Amino acid sequence: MTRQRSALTALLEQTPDFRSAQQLHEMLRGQGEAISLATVYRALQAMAEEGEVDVLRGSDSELRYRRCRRGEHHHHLVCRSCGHTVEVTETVVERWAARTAREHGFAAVSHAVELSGLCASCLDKT
Amino acid sequence: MTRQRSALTALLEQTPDFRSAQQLHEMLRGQGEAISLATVYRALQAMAEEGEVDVLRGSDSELRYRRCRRGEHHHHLVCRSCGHTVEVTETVVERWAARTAREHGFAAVSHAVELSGLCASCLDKT
DNA sequence: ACCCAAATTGACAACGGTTCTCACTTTATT
DNA sequence: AATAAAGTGAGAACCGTTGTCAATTTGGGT
Repeated sequence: MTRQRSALTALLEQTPDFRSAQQLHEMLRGQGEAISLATVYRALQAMAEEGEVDVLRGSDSELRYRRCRRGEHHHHLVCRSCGHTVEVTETVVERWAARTAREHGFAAVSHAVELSGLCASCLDKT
Repeated sequence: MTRQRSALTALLEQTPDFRSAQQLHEMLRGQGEAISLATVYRALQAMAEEGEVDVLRGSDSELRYRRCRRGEHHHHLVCRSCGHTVEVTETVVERWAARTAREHGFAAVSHAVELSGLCASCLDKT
């Protein structure tokens, strides 16, 4: 556990929404941390493999990271304006995925489900 | 409608699975078509905007395209070994998405749902 | 506290998919 | 056939990300 790594961990702990590696790097630099972009990438990659952070890819090709509160399987409802994120757990979708896979003879099926919209506070602002 | 564009359209018509722009370009070159990679990208981009093809991004950063049979909203069940694709329509998921959004005060919610697994014939091969 | 092997870091190059630029060619219209 | 608009090709540029490698830091054993 290095200084850089724990700074990133601490930052993620207090960042509620999905952020890109570059955003996180700028945030760390902004608060005076000496850390390189490559290290941020490496640390996030390692954390993602360990399941310590969730990874999401938006419409563009950049990945965004977030320290999720619940450890178990869940999905995200993300505001496409401000990035505000809600964790959602639902068995209906899981069951539907399993049933659909079985009906078509598929096995070892995983599913990617993400919802994006406009949150209440962003709606109020308009 | 140019020669290149119609060659690509014809190719997509007879390609059942999702293919990347570069794969489609190679396939066209392989059958003797003179077409540049940039043109393939531009044509696919235009078709995607028109809703003539569906776009999917795998685990990597490359986009894959497919001419879908049904015009209405649907999802995909994709074999992660051979790429074999099944189009799936289901109202359970749509209703769940709408309900979840409402519960959290979100509006204008869209959802991305993709299933990936191993198809029956790929399972047999093992 | 010190030594040392192993792991991590930083600066920068390289990579891969995609998009842009711009001169040239093709298409469609009159 | 003339011409404006649209599409094309070659290669550079772009952008997020990953690799390289020397230098630094970390943690365990003594």
